[in-house]
Amino acid sequence: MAAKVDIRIRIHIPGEIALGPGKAALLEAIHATGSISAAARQLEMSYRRAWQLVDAMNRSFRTPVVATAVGGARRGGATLTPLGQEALKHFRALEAAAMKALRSRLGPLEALLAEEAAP
Amino acid sequence: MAAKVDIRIRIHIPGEIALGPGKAALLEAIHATGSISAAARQLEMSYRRAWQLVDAMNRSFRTPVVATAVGGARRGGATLTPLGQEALKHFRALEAAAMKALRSRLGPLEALLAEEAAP
DNA sequence: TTCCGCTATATTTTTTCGTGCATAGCGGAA
DNA sequence: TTCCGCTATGCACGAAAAAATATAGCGGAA
Repeated sequence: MAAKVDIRIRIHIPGEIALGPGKAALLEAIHATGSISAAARQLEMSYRRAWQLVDAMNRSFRTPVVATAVGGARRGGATLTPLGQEALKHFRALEAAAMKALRSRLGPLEALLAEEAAP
Repeated sequence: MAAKVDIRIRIHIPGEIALGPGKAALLEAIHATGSISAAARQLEMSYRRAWQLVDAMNRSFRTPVVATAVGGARRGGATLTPLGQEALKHFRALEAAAMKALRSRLGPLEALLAEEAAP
């Protein structure tokens, strides 16, 4: 069946989206690459945008989720704080739980859908 | 606790989002008001946009979800087809199932969040 | 027979969002 | 001591999305 369910979970706090699919992906990329700029390149977004997202996340949690260090090779860079790793882990768990809850209930809706969008 | 989880479920078919939160709300408004334009006013969106969403939905399902009739008072208007009512019902059920799966697992993440976005 | 509310669609304007570019400082490596 | 990659931040431009505006026909009601 061609229909595909896409769940998007977002954690809101007043005035900001604390965590969502894009920010979670960014956290993973930072964890994998060790810097905001490398993560931005990996996700094909501007450094500016990646930095803004990190900034928003750091302001949304009790303590920062990403720790940064200025300076040259090996010194500068960014890493996930323990709290950042926790937040990411819980977020992914929420996504998985939601997906699991949906898979079995999807059939009836899928049966109503067209194979593709009509012209 | 100030943190609020916002789940967004979207049903995709190739080339289009068949059904999502916005479109579900529009279907409900059409059901309640009996016309696309009244539904648009209720949701504070332009008629154009509402019509486009209806058009996209009708092209995404096997048969239309909204039936329309041109013409003046009492003659013109829009109603949900039986398939449209079915689709809406199933979609709301999916949302409820996802929310139920999440509520109990939300605590750990909420504990990490700030009360509001820092300046 | 004039009017109103509705569907239906094209065209233009505005808004929104992100990228791109520029600047500035830091600190290890060559 | 020059260079490079990184953090950090401001600002102008452009593309894409949304809204506003315009047009056209339908059909019941006043």
